[in-house]
Amino acid sequence: MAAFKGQAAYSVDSKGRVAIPAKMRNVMNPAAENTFVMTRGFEKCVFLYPKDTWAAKEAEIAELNLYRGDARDFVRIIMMWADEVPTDKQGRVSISKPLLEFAGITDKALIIGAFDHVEIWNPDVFEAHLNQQTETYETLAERVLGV
Amino acid sequence: MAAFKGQAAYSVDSKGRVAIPAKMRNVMNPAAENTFVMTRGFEKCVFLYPKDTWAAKEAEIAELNLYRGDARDFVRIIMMWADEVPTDKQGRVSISKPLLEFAGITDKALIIGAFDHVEIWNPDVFEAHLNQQTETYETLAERVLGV
DNA sequence: GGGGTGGTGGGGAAAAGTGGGGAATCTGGG
DNA sequence: CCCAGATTCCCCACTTTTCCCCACCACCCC
Repeated sequence: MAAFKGQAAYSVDSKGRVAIPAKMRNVMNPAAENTFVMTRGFEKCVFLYPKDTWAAKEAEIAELNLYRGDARDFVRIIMMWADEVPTDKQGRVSISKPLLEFAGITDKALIIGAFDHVEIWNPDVFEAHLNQQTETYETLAERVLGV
Repeated sequence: MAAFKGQAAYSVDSKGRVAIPAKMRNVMNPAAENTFVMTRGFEKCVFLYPKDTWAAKEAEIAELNLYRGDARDFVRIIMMWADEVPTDKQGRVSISKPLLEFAGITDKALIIGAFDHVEIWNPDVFEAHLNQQTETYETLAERVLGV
């Protein structure tokens, strides 16, 4: 499946609905049935996985040894925040109240494509996250991709 | 595929469209389907990769372990600025508003062929970048290529 | 000098984002 | 068990933006 890319600053309406950019919807596999699984993200944001991609995540989780305490803690967190949400006819998803609260999202949201998933941020929180990074994009790329 | 070369000073119209020099379009692989993926460049400019070249980049990114925080930060940045743009019948691409803003491009653009990708600069920013370099072309060559 | 290629500009059609209203569902209290 | 209030879900309509096509002008090559 093609990767999610791009960014958009959209509004969140009074019902907690937010549009997913068409460019992101259009790269989804038909097997995802226009449905996402959203859960608590790493860092203070919401992650959205297409339904079919999420199935692979669950397969990973199934391999974990739940006799380990730390594995149980991880599974609890990722699953308790997870929610399967279909997009409506206008291509929107509604974010659950707990996730809105966790990510600090109120009326504006920044939606970014992040390869295998989509992220939804409070724009101010995202900017703060960027500012907190000590490395520049250039040196980060050099280190992560390892030239 | 042949390498991108050459330079051109073109105008950017009110819709954010800029022409890609025919000489650069003509060296593209047919597999690219006259489509670029543009993203945030290193330094303050926009990078354009032919679609087929970009696919190799995505294959690299797919190998990264996104449970690592620094890998997530890198993927976020490279993907959030990325946008797949086909050239229109006149051989133009439209640059997204976020990228125009990032690169400081308004009505004029300098387009540079840079081997495996094309770069789009604000002409003033490019000149400033050159002036800021402390090394001459000669010593730079010696250090990079000289044994 | 004429034809063709290449860059520039604008207008109409289609799609995408935003907001609101009404029906169905759930919850709590009488 | 039934009813009232609140919530959720689904559909419809409006506004804005984007996309695509067409026309023009200039330069270059024959």
